[in-house]
Amino acid sequence: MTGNDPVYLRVVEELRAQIADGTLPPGAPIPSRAQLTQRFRVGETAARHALRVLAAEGLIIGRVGSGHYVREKSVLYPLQRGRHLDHDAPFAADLQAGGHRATWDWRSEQVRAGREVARRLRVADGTPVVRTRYVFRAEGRPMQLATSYEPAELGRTGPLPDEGTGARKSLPARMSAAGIKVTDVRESVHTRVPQPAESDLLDLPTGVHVLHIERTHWSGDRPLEISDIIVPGDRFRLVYSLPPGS
Amino acid sequence: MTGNDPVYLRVVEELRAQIADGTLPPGAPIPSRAQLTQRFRVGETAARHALRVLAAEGLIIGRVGSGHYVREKSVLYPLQRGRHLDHDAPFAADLQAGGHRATWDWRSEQVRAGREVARRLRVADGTPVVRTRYVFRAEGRPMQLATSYEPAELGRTGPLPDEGTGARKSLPARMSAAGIKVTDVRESVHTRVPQPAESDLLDLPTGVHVLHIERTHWSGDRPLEISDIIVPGDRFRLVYSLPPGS
DNA sequence: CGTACCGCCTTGGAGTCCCAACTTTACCGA
DNA sequence: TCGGTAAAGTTGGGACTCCAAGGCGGTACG
Repeated sequence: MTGNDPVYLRVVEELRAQIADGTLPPGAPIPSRAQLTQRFRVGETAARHALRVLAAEGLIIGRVGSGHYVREKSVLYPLQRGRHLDHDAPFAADLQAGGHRATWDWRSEQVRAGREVARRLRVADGTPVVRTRYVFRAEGRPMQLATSYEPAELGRTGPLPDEGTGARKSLPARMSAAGIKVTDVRESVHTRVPQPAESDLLDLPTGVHVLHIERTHWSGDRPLEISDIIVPGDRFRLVYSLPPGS
Repeated sequence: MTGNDPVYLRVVEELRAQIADGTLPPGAPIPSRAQLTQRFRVGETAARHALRVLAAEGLIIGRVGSGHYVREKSVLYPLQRGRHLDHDAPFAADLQAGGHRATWDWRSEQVRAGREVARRLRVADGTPVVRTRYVFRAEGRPMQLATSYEPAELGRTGPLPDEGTGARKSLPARMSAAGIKVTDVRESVHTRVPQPAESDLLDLPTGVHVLHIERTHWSGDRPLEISDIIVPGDRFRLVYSLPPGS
């Protein structure tokens, strides 16, 4: 079994074990490529490949010019679901509850719905929609991206958002002002590789996936708003409660 | 910006674009290493690196001896939360609802709680617990792993599970028989790189992350059972409903 | 007609070199 | 003591090369 494994796996397993048992504690430097080739008597390719695998697993991080280091195991911020979430700041409350100051900026503009957006909002292709993009920051780092779409028709029930003040009312508030009741909020969550733009904005190391939360605010069977919420998979966990049944 | 990028990125972006716009439809063969080196006039390293990146992103899959192919975009099975889930077959119902026949096998044994299990069950290290491991299959593929732990003390309120029949009663049923009421079920979800054993059992291609669902059945502030549910991140999405608020 | 086999191609593992960009450190001079 | 600089070490991109294992198609043989 472990006789004719690829050589680089030997290195990976050895280092992984040392990280697991604390021989290499968080922050500790990993032997360099040159050192690994000597100690394990393997070629540079194997040493390099081993480091790349461990980096992809999120166990170590490489710094150009300096070395590879054991990654501090990042705290997984809870993303509490199952209670109402502030429309304009989906996770700000969570972060602030954790003692962090969260800030965000956002920008709205009117665009025409593409295929996907039209399908999810159940409107025709090309229907005017208001798109709002949010970037959330906490601890000085970008933590979350969000993009929401609502039919421009509905957006008009309130004033178009004003970037300066951030004073736009939340969607449920605006809807209820217009006599529309939000009857359900549904979310669909999956994990995927970040798109280049997302890696950029969230400052993601390679190998980190994102949690993609697709949220829909419903009024009966009519979608009022859809949101795509993107968070780094290595910094957040979803937490929710299920009603116990028989 | 796009002037002095790494060479391999040019190849990655070109191929990614062709996959996105349908020039390379799902199942289509990707040019081989040799062909890429010629067409893009790059070295083999760059061609190889580009293919590895695309494979890690889950866009293509490599088959030894045959070639690289555009991956069929996998259906994301919904994992419905927010209603009661059958203890012994967490997701079987979901899969069957989708028209798939789900099967599973499981095995129970009594072990002593390690640090993590003890912490989560709020018992002392070394406390006897019943560990049950499940492997779920659907469409002939392993789809889900689950491991549950309950204090042996509680497990004794019902007969120890019998692998042959699968006739063990669900946890809530056994608990209510013992006069204990499940008051809450909480889950915490995060995404991470699969452990080697998980990759193996779930037959995961490299680059695919898993969704790790940690579930706790509570009776007041006393944990009755903890479960770790592992599903491939590229085949499932979590779906749930939030109660709309003000 | 069916099957076994051979040769070509492809992936993935591995080794060796080279180089640019960057960090860290040590040293030297003011 | 302090600041600047140079040297050494490290990552990440890249080019070549060799090889084993495995898929695939065509051919030849029974």
